[in-house]
Amino acid sequence: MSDNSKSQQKTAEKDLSAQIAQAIRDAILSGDLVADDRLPSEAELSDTYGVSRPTVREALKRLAAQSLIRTKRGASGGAFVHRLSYPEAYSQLATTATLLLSLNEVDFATACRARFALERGCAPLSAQNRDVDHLAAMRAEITRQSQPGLSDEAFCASDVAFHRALVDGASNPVLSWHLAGAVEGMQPLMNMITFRNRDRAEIVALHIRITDALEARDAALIDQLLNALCTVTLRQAEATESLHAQKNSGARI
Amino acid sequence: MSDNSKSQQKTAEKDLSAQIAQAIRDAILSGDLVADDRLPSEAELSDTYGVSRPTVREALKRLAAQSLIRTKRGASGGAFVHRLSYPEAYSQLATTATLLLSLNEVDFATACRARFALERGCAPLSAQNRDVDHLAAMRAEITRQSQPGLSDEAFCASDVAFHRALVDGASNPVLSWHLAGAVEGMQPLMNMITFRNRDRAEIVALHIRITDALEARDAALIDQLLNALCTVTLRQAEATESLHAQKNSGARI
DNA sequence: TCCCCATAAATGTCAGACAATTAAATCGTG
DNA sequence: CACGATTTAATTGTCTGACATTTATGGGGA
Repeated sequence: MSDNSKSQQKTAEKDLSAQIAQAIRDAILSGDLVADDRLPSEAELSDTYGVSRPTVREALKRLAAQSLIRTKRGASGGAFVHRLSYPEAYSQLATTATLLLSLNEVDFATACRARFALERGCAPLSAQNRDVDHLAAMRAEITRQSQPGLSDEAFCASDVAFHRALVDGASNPVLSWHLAGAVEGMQPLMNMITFRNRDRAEIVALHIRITDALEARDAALIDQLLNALCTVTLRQAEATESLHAQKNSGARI
Repeated sequence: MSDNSKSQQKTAEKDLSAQIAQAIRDAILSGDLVADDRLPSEAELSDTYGVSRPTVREALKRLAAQSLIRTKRGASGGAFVHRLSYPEAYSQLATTATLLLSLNEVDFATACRARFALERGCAPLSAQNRDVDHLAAMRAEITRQSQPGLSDEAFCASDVAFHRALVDGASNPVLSWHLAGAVEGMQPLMNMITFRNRDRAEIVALHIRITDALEARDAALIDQLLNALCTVTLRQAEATESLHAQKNSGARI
């Protein structure tokens, strides 16, 4: 099933631009090149590797797509090792997560359980480190969610913001990064769910209790409430799915 | 809109290849293009977007670097929307995580706490869904870790395999993906730690207790033991760090 | 002194050509 | 007619050379 694939044993079988990109990538990840270091110019690289400039450029574009480098035009310009910012890392993660879920037939339940499992892992740290600002942000989102006539999309966005504030309470940027990616990645799946008023009320009620539990720093209760929220969300998804199933019989290939 | 040559701050007038890559990326992520769909040939794309073939190629290389497409040469070849496999997604995540940690001065403690927080989130699901195979894999790694004379690197590798089996017990590939990336990303930081024999024994003892708790499906105990393991690891890192600090004061090559 | 402009260096873009690869069509032979 | 070998066409991979655009730098004149 998950053996070591033999597709990586020879480095000479791929494109030249892929090989060059890999060489530079290794240099960056191993620490030979550090942030803000300037790479040789395209002309120098093409000379070094014995390839033409377009080939070097393709390699550099590969690296740029992974946010490993950034380029600047003009004199004293060139390619520089890029210090990956959290927003960029978050965007990368979200893209990969979205792709993984949408192109791999990952069902909503699996993604949802994973997301809540990760979030429950944050709960103890969040209970310990949360600030009043996090509580305020969560309560603000609760107010927004309670407004009638809110579109499903806006409700989902506010829901994301609420949980994001909860996770940020852990004061661990690495944790926030993982969770943000997980949540963002399943957003396309999430947007297919319709929340009726009664369901929204149930969710908001849980949000209120979660916020109160966070204020009381009661990690166990938060864990329990997040579990309940997961169950509610799964039930919602199931209801929406059966609704779609009974309405149309074949809309996906 | 007549001449918008200077009012380009909103649309982010980047490189042509970046714009084209973004357009195709949006088409893929939005579902307009699904897995195994064939993109137009480079010649057709260059005609469609009104740019030259090298520019189109740079755009395609950007997408290939993100594993959104794969290319095949020859007749009936071309660029195809790629179905991202879990190993590839895991590799992408690991690259981003490594970059994020190494170039952003994320200290070991933060990364370590994040990793164990995520893993503790998996514990309940793992206790529920674990199979005998997972237990067997974990016990096999424990045996390996107990061998004397094991290098630090090999010990770390076995430790990773142990925790991977634990997480896989949740039977949730999305969860496994996140954890694998988190663990792999902090591997460079982890490899700087030296484990003395006494510390290894302590870790192995915890591993044994965790495995037993998993067999008994005692999620609460697993949670507690993982917490202890996190504490031990943090203490180890601190000890190693102070050792390095007292040994050399400047040079590090 | 300060502003303007020429210069140089670097990336961005284009055009055309050839090489390499691969599937499919064609052809020749039994 | 059947089947294998060969040719053909389509497509990506690579090279060469050129020009356009951007930007820091330095020099010259009011």
